[in-house]
Amino acid sequence: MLQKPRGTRDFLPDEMEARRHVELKLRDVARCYGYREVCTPEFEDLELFTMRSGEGIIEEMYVFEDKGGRKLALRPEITAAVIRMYINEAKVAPKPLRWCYFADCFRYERPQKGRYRQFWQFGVELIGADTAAADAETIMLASDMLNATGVRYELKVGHLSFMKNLVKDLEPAMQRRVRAHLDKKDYDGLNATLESLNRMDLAASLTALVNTRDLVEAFEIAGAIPEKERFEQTIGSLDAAGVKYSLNFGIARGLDYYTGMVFEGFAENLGAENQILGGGTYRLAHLFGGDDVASCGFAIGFDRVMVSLGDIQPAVVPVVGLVCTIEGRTRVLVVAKSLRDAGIRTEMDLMGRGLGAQLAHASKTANFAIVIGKREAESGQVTIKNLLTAEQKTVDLAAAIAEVRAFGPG
RNA sequence: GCCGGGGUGGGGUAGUUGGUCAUCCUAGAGGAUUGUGGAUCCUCCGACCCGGGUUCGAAUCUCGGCCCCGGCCCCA
Repeated sequence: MLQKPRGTRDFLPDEMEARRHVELKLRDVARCYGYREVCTPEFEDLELFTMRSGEGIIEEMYVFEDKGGRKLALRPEITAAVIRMYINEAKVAPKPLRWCYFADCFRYERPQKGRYRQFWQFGVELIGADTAAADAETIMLASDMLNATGVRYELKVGHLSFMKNLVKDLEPAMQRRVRAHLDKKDYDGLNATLESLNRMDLAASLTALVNTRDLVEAFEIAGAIPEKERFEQTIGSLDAAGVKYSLNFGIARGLDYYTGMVFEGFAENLGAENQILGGGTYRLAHLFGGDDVASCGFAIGFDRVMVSLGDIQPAVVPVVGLVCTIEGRTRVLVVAKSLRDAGIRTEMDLMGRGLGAQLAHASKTANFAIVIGKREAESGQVTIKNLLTAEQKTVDLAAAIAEVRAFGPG
C-alpha cells in the first residue's frame, strides 16, 4: 500500500472542521485589526530564500529544478515571499500595509511532535510603519489571536539591541556564537568562548541580561542603546493595553534580519517543539532590490496550536436525513431541494435501503429524519422526527424547515 | 544526520521458547424486519509495513529499507 510522504498528514472531516474552526478565529481577529489576506506562490526561486538566510538552508528545504532548469524551492516560510510581493506589486500602496496569510510551508526536517514537513502558518506583516505604536500593535494582535484560539501559552518580548550592545566589540562571527550560546542557555559554552577571546569581563553582564525580567535592570546592564525610548514606549503600550507577557532579552530569533524588538510564544503543554509564535521587527526589502522598508510581523505555528488545543468539540449543526418509501421517491427530491435551498444540510438514501434501514442510518448521521412515504406524498405534508427525542409529527414542509432551523446547541 | 521505542483488517487489539484456518472488540455492507432508528441475533467484508536471509515451515529469528512516536541537532 502506498504511504503518504514522510512528515505529511491526512486530515479527515472531523479534524478539518476543527482546523477550520480555529482558523476562522484567527482570521476574524486579524480582520478586526485591518489585516487583509494575500497569497503568494507555493514555490519560489531558490534564491529568494538563500538571499535571506544563506546557502545553509538548502539542506532544510525541498529544492528542485523545473523542466526549464530553474532552481526552485517549496516555501519554508512566507515572510520573504510577502516582502518580494510587496516590492513587485505594492511599493506605492499607502502605508502602512497590513497583510496576513494562512498557508502551508515545507521544511525537510526530521518529524517529531509538533513538527511536520508540511505545516501551516498563520502570519501577518505590517509593512512601512517604523514606530513603537506599530511594534506594540503587532504584539497586541499576536496576543489577541492566540487568546482567541483558547491555547494556553506564554508570550516573551525582547529586543536584540541589548545583547548586541554588550557584544558590539566582538567580531560578527563571535557575536553570533555568543548569542547562540545564550539562546540555548549554554553557559559552559559561553564561558569557553569568552575565555578564548579573553573577554571574561562580559560573562557576568551577559548572563545577568538573559536572566533579568525587568526593563530598568536590563537598561542598567546593557548600557545606552539607541532604541531605548522606543522600546520603553512599546512596553508602556503593552502594559496599558493589558497584554500579558514577560520580558526576555535572551531571545535571539535565529537569523540576522530582525532589527530590534522580537517576541515569541510558547504553548504550555507541548514537548520539545513548543514554540507556537515568533516575530519581530525586520528589514528585508533591500535584499530583494527594493527601497528598504521597516516591517514588523509574526507567524503562528498553526499545527502546534492544534496539537496544544487537543480535541475540540465539533459545532452542533442541524442535519436532516430524508427517508422515503417507493411512493415518496419523486416528492423526496422536491423536498430535498427545498431544504437545501433553505441552507439546511440534507442527505437522502442512495443505497436503495428499506425504510427501517434508512432511519437507522439517519440516526447515526443526522439530528432529524424527514419521512416521505405514500401518506406524505398524497397529503403534501412531511413527517419530521427528532432523532434525539424520538418525537414525531406530520406538518407542512415550511413548519418542518422552521423546526430544523430552530435546532442548535443547548 | 544521530539515539531510543514501535509497525497485525478502516480504528483498537490477542498471538513473538518458529508449527492447524491468525484472536477479540469496533466500524462498514447485507439479513431476521417493504411505514419508523439506537437493542439482540446471524452472514459477509477486511490485516501480519516492504524486501532479502535462515528454516521442512517465519507475524514470531536475522539483515536492510520505509513509515510512525519520543528525544538530539536545527528551527529562517
